Amino acid sequence: MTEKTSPSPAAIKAWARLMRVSRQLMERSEDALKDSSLPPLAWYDVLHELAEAGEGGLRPFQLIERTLFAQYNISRLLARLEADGLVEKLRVADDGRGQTIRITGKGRETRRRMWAVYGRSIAELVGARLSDDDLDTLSALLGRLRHPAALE
Amino acid sequence: MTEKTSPSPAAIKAWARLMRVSRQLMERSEDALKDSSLPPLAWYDVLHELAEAGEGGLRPFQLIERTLFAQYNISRLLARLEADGLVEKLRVADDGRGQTIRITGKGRETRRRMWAVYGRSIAELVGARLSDDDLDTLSALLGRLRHPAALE
DNA sequence: TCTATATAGATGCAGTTGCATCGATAATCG
DNA sequence: CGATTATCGATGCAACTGCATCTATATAGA
Repeated sequence: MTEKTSPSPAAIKAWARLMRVSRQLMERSEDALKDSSLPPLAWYDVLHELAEAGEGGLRPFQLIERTLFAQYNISRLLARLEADGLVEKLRVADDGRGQTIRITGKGRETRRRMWAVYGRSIAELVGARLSDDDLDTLSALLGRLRHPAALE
Repeated sequence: MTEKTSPSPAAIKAWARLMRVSRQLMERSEDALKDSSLPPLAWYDVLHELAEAGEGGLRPFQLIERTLFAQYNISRLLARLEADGLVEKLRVADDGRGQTIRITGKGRETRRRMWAVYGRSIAELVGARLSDDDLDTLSALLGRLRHPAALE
């Protein structure tokens, strides 16, 4: 197992399915959002984190940690969200470099409408295809593939 | 289970992990290729299919079916591969609209060098973290999420 | 304190993707 | 056969991504 450089057939197959299925499901849910004239999934991810963070908001670098988006990606995504009035940027007192991002009422409303569609996609695409037990098994296996391999 | 529009917590968690882990692993393997000054994963997917197809080659629409890339994506990807001398486009006799794509020797060589890096990524990122039994379980669960739910 | 280094976030530029559409050939149907 | 419709693949354009770099502020070190 140590220092192995050539993957087993089982590893190759699992990898291929992981890549293929995740891309397919992502596209499907993106399409569902588009069909409802809603913004893309990336917007949801950010709005979700900001909604959970509450009135205190989050710093952009915290969003980067949570969403795993690249720095420049967050920077421009936040610019678009701000232009749409879904978030607001607040100067932060104790660090002149930074800012705090807070979700607006309109942002919460957009997130709510996105979830109606996105949640349905999840329910249809995975919830209706695997039992909760199987889903837990899947989560556990995927959890062991995270990098760095975290605890929860 | 029928017509459910709201996903269970287990479904949400599995979905989130699937999206997050697959993106993370994809990025890691892309980075490994970049570090070796090799082309991106999408090139590998196409070269792989073409190598398996042999001398007969494949039509672009067959590549679309196999790789799930969008039509315009394949069209431009093939243009880049051809510009790099990794594939060649052949007029096909019985269909004036179409063409056949065949991998070149250089294409095979590039694919081989990519696999050395890509295969190692797979071995390290999933092969070293899950047993073959667990990998088979994972493959089976993912298989049930495919759309349309195929047989094998 | 003054300088060097590190961190937060923005941005110019080139390459890629997504969308819509187009041109060309094939297949279908009256 | 002739007209309509479908399929194959390419492409103009706008949006987005990745990379490198930049500005500004904060921190560390001599």
